[in-house]
Amino acid sequence: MHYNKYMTYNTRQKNSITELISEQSQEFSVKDIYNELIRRGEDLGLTTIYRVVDELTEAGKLRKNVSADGAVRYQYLADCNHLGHCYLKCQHCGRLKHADCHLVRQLTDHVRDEHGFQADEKQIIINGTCERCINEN
Amino acid sequence: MHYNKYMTYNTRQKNSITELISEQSQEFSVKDIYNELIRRGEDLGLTTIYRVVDELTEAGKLRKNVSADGAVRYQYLADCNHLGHCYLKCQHCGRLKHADCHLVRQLTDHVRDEHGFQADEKQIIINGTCERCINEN
DNA sequence: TTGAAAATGAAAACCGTTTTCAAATTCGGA
DNA sequence: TCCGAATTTGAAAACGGTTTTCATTTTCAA
Repeated sequence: MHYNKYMTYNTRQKNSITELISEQSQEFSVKDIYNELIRRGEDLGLTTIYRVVDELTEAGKLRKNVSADGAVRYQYLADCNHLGHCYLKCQHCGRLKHADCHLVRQLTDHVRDEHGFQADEKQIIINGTCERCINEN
Repeated sequence: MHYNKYMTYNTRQKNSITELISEQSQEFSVKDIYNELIRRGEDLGLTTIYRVVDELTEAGKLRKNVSADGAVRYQYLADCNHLGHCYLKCQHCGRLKHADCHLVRQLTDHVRDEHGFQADEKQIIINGTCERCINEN
């Protein structure tokens, strides 16, 4: 993870926070990160985590998700700059899967031609239930 | 608009609120409704609007949207219970269009078969820019 | 008309997030 | 290595939207 202009100096706190975040494969809240770092014996403030998370979101490293009940959670993102991409968001466990397929491309073309709507391919979200949660229930 | 079990009595306030809401073709906030009703000379409290909006959301009459900056807005919804349906959400003006096409159905089938993901067709959201906003800019 | 149930709304509480600001830290250059 | 300007930190206060509280008012069936 590299720092942008707002991340000029390296500090113990930033290193701990960014390291923990880059290990996350599921959505997490600011409080989750805080609690885990405190549990590990780190000494830092909630405010610092808010700042680092904002900067990583700004830099495109995190996706910010606000659910219907107002809870704010973040997802650590790999780079997905190509076309034909969408997100599959599981409403049970909160996992965000990336999926690529030509059908997404077809759909966005169609929506542009027939509905006059220019889709942002980084913002296509299909909500539902993931394989794991289907099997567990 | 009809009331559910939490809407036992008819009142002046509920009638004003539900009438104004059912006229809305765009996203609105609780504050928007409050301001407009006060402007029209109605006498009621913010709290009451929060309660009516919650109940209408519960009843499926409203979609609640929380944007990345935390702002909560609602959209009055027509019934859309059939398959092959998705929402086109304009990130400029906030309008939510409904679109129906067989490609949505194809995509959800594919996602189920190939990615093991069961999509909720009432929750497919394609973010982007609508025709009107494209032409205005 | 009456009264039990429901609804109202002002004020207080709530809670996640942002701002403030004095103190501590970082790190390039002397 | 030391200095000092720029940056970062975090406790506390402020903030703002939403929910809760609770005394009062309203509704409507009997």
